[in-house]
Amino acid sequence: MRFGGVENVILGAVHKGCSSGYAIKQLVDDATRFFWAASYGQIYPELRRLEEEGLIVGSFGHTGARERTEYTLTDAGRARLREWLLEPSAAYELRDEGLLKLFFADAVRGEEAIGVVRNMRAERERILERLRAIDARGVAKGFPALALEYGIEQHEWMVDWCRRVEARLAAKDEGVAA
Amino acid sequence: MRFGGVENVILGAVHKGCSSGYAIKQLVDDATRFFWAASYGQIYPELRRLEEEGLIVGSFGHTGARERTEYTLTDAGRARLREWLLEPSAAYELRDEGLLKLFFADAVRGEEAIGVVRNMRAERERILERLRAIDARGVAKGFPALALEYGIEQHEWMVDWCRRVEARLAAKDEGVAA
DNA sequence: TGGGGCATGTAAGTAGTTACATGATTGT
DNA sequence: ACAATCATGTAACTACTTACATGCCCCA
Repeated sequence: MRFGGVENVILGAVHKGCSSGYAIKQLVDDATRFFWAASYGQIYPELRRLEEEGLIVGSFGHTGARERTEYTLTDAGRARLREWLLEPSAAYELRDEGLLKLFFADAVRGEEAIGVVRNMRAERERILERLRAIDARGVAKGFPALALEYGIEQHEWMVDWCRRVEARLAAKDEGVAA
Repeated sequence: MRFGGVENVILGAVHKGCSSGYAIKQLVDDATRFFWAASYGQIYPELRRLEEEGLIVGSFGHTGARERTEYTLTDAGRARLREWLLEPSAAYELRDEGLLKLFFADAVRGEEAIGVVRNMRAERERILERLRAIDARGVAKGFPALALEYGIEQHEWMVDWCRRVEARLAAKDEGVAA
């Protein structure tokens, strides 16, 4: 089943001006990794595949005397990107160890369950900090305002949810103890 | 790099009373798939691995005359589950095509960008409905209240966020048109 | 003169999905 | 008698990560 995972990341990144595999990887690590990761092992082979398909073209360039391949979108590539952007999305996959633990948290005692939520909050707070740091150093790195805003506000919501639940569980625990 | 993905799902599921691979897969499809998926191709081999490791034991059982293997946790298995639940989590991975599109949405015109957000909202609403359906038919299926509550409230937040952004983009569009 | 960044790549491995095969059982 | 569900599994494949190899460039 062809899923086209990296394809769209690369098309989008090249559109944004990332001309080398290295530059694409940087954009991924700085930004898209929060909702779509990619490694060199995917990027370089996929760049060649996309060139074969005629969606991008590479030309020889250089930084000083150091060689690099400079990719740009072809008309077909731009059309493909546009088409993909306008069609409804299907892929939404989450792998969240914190939630998985919350799901199984009835296997530990009440006070310990609070710890599960607290740990979950701590993770979210770490991610939130990283997102805010990106925000602080500006949109310079190519992180569009909307996607970043979404990330920050969602993590704020998550932290808040955890806090509320912690309070509820603590109240319940006291009730039991009393 | 050993990551132990399925291990914890299985340990938790068996603790919850899922005794067969089939029952585990049902719990996964009904519930954990929203934050941690698993397929038969992982579950059955992993069950044998966990038995070898002494974390679960299987015995021959039957439903009528139909054979099945009934797994239960060993003390070591219970200890491992507990240990995992109490330690801080690391894994948080998201693959969200909607957000990826939002990130690259400046490649299309303003009104079209609203469509990107609208599509994103539609997906969230679909998921939200499925979560609410689980809620309606009760916690019977083994979905603990907290994890389900989290899923529902988070998706409500997401839908709301999309709505707010749609309004903002629409206002901006009008401003440009005027 | 050496460390960090730029730049391109691949081999080996892990993780995970899909699609199929098999067959009994239960309820209608 | 038929469909749906229970139940167990695997082969082939796709996707993805990690770790490594290579070497130049720039700046302090």
